[in-house]
Formats: sequence, C-alpha cells, structure tokens
Amino acid sequence: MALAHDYVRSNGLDALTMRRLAVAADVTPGALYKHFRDRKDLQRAMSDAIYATIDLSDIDTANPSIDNVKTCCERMRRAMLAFRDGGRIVAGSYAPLSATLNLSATLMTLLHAVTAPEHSPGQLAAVLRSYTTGFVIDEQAYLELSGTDEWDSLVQQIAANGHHRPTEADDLIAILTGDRNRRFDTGLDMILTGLVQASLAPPT
Amino acid sequence: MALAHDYVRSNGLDALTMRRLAVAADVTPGALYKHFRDRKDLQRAMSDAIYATIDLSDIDTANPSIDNVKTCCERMRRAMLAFRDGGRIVAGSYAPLSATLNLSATLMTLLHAVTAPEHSPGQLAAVLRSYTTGFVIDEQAYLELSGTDEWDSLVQQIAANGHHRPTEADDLIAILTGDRNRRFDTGLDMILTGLVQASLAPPT
DNA sequence: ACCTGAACACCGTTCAAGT
DNA sequence: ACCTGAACACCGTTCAAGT
Repeated sequence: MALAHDYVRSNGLDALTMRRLAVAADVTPGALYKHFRDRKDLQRAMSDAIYATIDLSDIDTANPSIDNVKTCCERMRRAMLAFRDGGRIVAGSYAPLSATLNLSATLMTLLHAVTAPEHSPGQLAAVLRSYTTGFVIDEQAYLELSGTDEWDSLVQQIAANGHHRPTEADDLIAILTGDRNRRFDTGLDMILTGLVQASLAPPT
Repeated sequence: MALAHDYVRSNGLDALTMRRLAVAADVTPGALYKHFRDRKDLQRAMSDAIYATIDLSDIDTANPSIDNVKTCCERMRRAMLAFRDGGRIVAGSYAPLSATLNLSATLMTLLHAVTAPEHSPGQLAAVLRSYTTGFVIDEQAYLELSGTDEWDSLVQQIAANGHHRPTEADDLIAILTGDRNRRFDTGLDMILTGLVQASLAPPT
C-alpha cells in the first residue's frame, strides 16, 4: 500500500499499473490479486491512505466552531495535495474504510453544532466535500500542466478562442495562477458564511 | 467526435480506448492521431462537446439575476449528467474550446452584476464550478455503483466499519440515495445566499 | 495463505508507405 | 490531407501449479 503511494508520488496516477506496482513490490503481477480485488479496489485503499495522513487529534469535537470546520476542510485539501493526483484518487471512490469514515464522522459532529437549523449537517458535509475535491482536482490538473509546454499552448488557445471578450480569458488564467491557498479559503468562507449567519447573527 | 460520445454513453469512459473508437469509426487506430494528438486531446474535445449541448439562448445576460446564475449551474450539471461519466470527462480537462469558453463567459457576465463587492466574480465562478463538477462526479460514481452488487457490499462495509457512530453511517447513505436534484439545488443556495446577502440585504 | 509462470485478450503510439 | 499495415512496448486478469 505504501509502495503504491510511493509509486504514484514519483510517477503519477496514470502511470500506476498493476504490473509496475508488482515489480516495485518485487512480486509477480498475479500475486497482487491476493491483496486487492482489482484496480478499483487498489484505488480505494489508496484513497483511504490519503485520509489516514490527516491528523485530527487536536480538533476538539466537544467544542465545535466554524474554524474547526474550516480546519477540517483545509486538512482534507492538504492531504490530497500531498499526494500526486490525490484529488482524482479520492474523487468518487467511495472508500468506506476507517480513515475516510473517521474524517466524515468528526466533520459531521462539528457540523451538527454549527449548521443553521434549516439545513442538514449531512447535506452541508456533502457540499463541503464536493467543493474541496472539485477544487483540488482542478488545482492538481493545473499543477501537472504548468511548467510543461502544454500549458503555454493552452493559454494561447484560451486567448485565441475567447476573442470576443478578452478580459474574461485573462480572468480565467489569473484565477488559476493566483494564490490558490487564499482562493480555497475564500471559497470556504463563501460557503460557510451563508450557512451560519442565521444562527450566529439572528435578525434583531 | 459524436462517435466517441456514443461509445462512452453505452460503454462508459473507462471502456473508451483509441482502438475501440477506431473500429467504431471504421478506421485504423493510427488514423485517429490525425484528428487528436492523443487520448487527453480526445477527452478535451469530448468535454467541450458536453458544454456544447447547453442552450444559453434564453438567458438574458443584460438582465442578470441570482436565478440566472443558478440556471447556468443547473444546466451545467444537466449537461454532464446527460453523458455517462460526464463529470469525470469535464473535471480538470481545461478545455479552452469554444463551447466551454462560451459558458464561462456568460456565467462571468452574470456574476459580475450579482457578486457582493468584496468578492471577485471570477473567484465565485471557480467555486461554483468546483462545486458542480465535484457534485456530479460523486453522483455519477453512485449511479454507476448502485444497482450492481458492489453497491450492496459497500453499504455493508460502511455499516460495519462505522460501528462507533452508527447514525452517521446511515446519514452518509441517506445523502446519496436521497433526492439529488434538491440536494444540488440546496447546495447552490448555500453558496449563493452567503454571497449576495451583502448586496441585497445591506445592514440597515 | 501466498506466490510463480504462463497465458489470454487487449492497450497507446509511431511511422514508413500508400492514395 | 488522410489512411493502412505493421510493429513496439506495454496493459489487467486468470488460473493451474507450486510452497
């Protein structure tokens, strides 16, 4: 398992194949199928391994706050970012394994206390997850591209195709190349502010 | 191009290979490389073809409103849902092709008028995109799984592994199996409400 | 319980050569 | 400009057989 992540870290998800993992593990390809049912099962295990790197010990679930929720999401993003293609590995893998469920549980507990009464904590958890994974996938796609000459040609294509409204093309590129930490944070704020306003700042 | 989507519609993205597409197009594998640089280029073209199905003609950009923004996002989701694995096809593909840029542009125009002054419309556009794609990926992953016996075994795993807090396990499943249209909509509301509040309901 | 060897039915991509 | 044929270096998965 650790081997699989080592491999992806240095070679990317698309380069991870059962056969290459087998040689990395000094084993015959067929032997892997005693440990994982198939490639999808391997990816689920990798997904959970990513969640397993998230340290939640300092988060006081007895004392929930919006900041705690944000910290959870930020750590989720950090964890995914720490693995090459981490976003894609996690997205839609539905890994109901221990580390994944663990994060879900603490996030849910925090949200129970913080969510405005008219919304469901589970629903908000889903929104936050969708946002975070979607964000990281885009981010990592950009990271893989930038630096290569493929990125330059993409930028040129955007400029060329968006001839009608040149400002938006620039905007599109600026968003990607800008400070992504801040952008993620602001996005979180955008989502959370609307939700807690009702409970924290009730109409006088 | 249309052929590629037909193929994915009936066989799924993972089953789409250059070779199979070639036989579907009644052509030799090598011939495809005169139309697409590689597999990634093909996926970018497919991504744009998905956006091309979105009809924006009835959206009055001169008269921007929150409802118009929501309509845009809903149609984006609809378009992705209409194609098998549409979310994954679009996610992080950075297709700077005409239909994609077209949607970006109208969304941006609408947001320019509606976004609270302290936030950037481009940033909000990115948040909405992250949310929508993330949502659809999860949704389609569920749709592919549900119905198969794999889904049943996942549900059992969730129940078994989440032994500490059984309620949350149920919650997790309920979220997925519930009314996803409503869930998407509420999520949008959650995001947008916080953002326009400042401009629509200024403190007295 | 875990592994090997060997096989089966595939992949993406390239490239000289044809029209 | 577009296509074929053929090749190269790979894939995931299965399964009898070994230990």
